[in-house]
Amino acid sequence: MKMHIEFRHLRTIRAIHDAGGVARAADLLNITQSALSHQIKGLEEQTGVELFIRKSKPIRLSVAGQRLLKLANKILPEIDALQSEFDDLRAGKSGRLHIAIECHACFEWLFPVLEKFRQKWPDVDIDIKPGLAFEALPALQKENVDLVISSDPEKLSGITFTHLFDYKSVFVASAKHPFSKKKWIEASDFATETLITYPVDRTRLDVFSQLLIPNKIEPAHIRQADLTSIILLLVASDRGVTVLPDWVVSEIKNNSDYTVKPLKKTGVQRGLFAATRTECLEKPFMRNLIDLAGQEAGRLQKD
Amino acid sequence: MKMHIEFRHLRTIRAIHDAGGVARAADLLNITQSALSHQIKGLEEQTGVELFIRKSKPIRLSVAGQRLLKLANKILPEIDALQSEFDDLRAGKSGRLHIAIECHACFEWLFPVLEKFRQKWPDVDIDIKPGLAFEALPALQKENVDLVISSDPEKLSGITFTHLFDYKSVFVASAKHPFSKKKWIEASDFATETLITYPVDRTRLDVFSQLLIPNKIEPAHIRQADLTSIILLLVASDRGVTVLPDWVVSEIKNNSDYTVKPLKKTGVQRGLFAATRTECLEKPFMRNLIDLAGQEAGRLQKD
DNA sequence: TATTTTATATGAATTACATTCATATAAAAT
DNA sequence: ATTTTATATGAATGTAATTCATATAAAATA
Repeated sequence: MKMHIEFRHLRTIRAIHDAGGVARAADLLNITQSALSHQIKGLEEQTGVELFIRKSKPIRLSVAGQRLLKLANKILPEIDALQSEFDDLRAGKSGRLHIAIECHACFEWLFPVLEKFRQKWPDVDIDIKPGLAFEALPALQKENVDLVISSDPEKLSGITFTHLFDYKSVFVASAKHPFSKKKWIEASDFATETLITYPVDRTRLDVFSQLLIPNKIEPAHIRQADLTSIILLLVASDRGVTVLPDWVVSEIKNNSDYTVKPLKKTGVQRGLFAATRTECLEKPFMRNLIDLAGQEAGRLQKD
Repeated sequence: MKMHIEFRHLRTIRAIHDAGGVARAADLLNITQSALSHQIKGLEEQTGVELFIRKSKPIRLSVAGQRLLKLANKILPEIDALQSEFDDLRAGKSGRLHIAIECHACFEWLFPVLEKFRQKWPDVDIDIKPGLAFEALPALQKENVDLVISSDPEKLSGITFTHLFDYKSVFVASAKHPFSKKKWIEASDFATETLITYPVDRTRLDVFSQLLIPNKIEPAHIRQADLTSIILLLVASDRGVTVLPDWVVSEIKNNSDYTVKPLKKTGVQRGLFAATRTECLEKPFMRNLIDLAGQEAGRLQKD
């Protein structure tokens, strides 16, 4: 014999106890007294135990009935809690925000943004996956992540790219470096240099995609470093040159150890985008994150 | 929008997670894949949140889905636990045993019985209500108590009286009392005596119902005491005489402070009965209690 | 890349089951 | 003893879950 308790039954037990009788409980539940009578009869048949003492007139809970009531009082509030959690989710107060960043240097401005965000949306589950180990955009489509920071917008079904801000990719070298006398840096200049980059595929690096690959230039050497601060350290000690977004460089612009030059006469201008599943743009917390990112970008530009 | 989660849904969520997919879960639950698909669709509509990530092929639980799974893993074992508790109840391993004793002296032999019983049936909820404040048999009918110890079996619908053992009501006085020279005590002997009794209605006392009322004799004085040991104390110090069941007296028979005599030439023989609702005799623990009571009675008789 | 295989979704029909209505029965109150 | 109040019950109704047949879409395979 399989027990077939339903939430309805738990609510019924609770109501009968609270109201003190089937008839009153029926009112409470906006249901017929008959329905309740049938219901508890069925419940007793399925559980195989007497839940009520029927010899008294407003019927009372038996030991078994009280045991069931105990369970009801434990379980029903849990469902209500879930209810309101789901309401939050629907209202966009909570949710998942797993971010993949293709652009490695983006940690720099993303962290302060996330810090603000976290305070405003404490129930959103934030995570950052350095988007190096996998293809970020397919992961976005498959809902493995919810936001991708990228410089290369594509036409992709279900994915929307929101422009965050523009930046320039600039050349950075040690102050002692001969290029410090140049007005700007050309692709050909790299042919003799050691280029220091993040350890990612070169197609994801602005120097290559915007300058070296189009001009078919190969740097003399390439050296890789994980962290922006390490890259700058290496540059300062003249172990090589690098190309970084201007917002990173703004912090060391006034530092006499470095020299900073535009790439090409015109500079290399790039955009940064937030890629999301289109439907996720509905979510308040998602829109807010993108807003915050735009604001933070504004602050960086002023420096 | 009212959420309408059912246990079915919790089982489904769990099965989908465990089996890793809807189709396999359907097997697990002995249900069609179609049914599950409809079910989770309905659940998502009612909760208003996406429970599954459908872009991957065996579908995965979303954050909300995982939250629901958490609840399922919390709640479903509770139901199972209840299930087995109810099974115990049905099997008569657990239950309620609230006892009313009309016969006041019965504490004496009932306690050791209950002690044995408690060890064998740890899940039975035992309670004793001294059956003085209320009418024990109506309370039995109304399921306020489950067992009544009584000396006066009645024909009562739904109630069965099981004979436990017979005892004699015997007269007890101080060794110095003049009646110590008598072979037996007659009703008329009480006319000059102070009678010490339990503080209950006289119709419930054997001396009255079996001897004094039929013979229309009134004792010179009546004094009441709650505890058997107090009654015996009073008797020993010659403050009065009393009538007690022989099993109580067996403990003091060899004590030179007391003299014990039969009532009337033939003695007053009475029976003790366990009254229960007839259907409760099915319950193993109830039969066992009655058995134990019989055994204990045998031990008492030998003393 | 095309194709097969596997997994999920869906509409219509069916079935199961909770609820209602009308009324019977039984306990409590008068 | 009679009225009032509380619960039970059978038949009818309505609703919602399940099945069947089939479409669709993702993953695996060639």
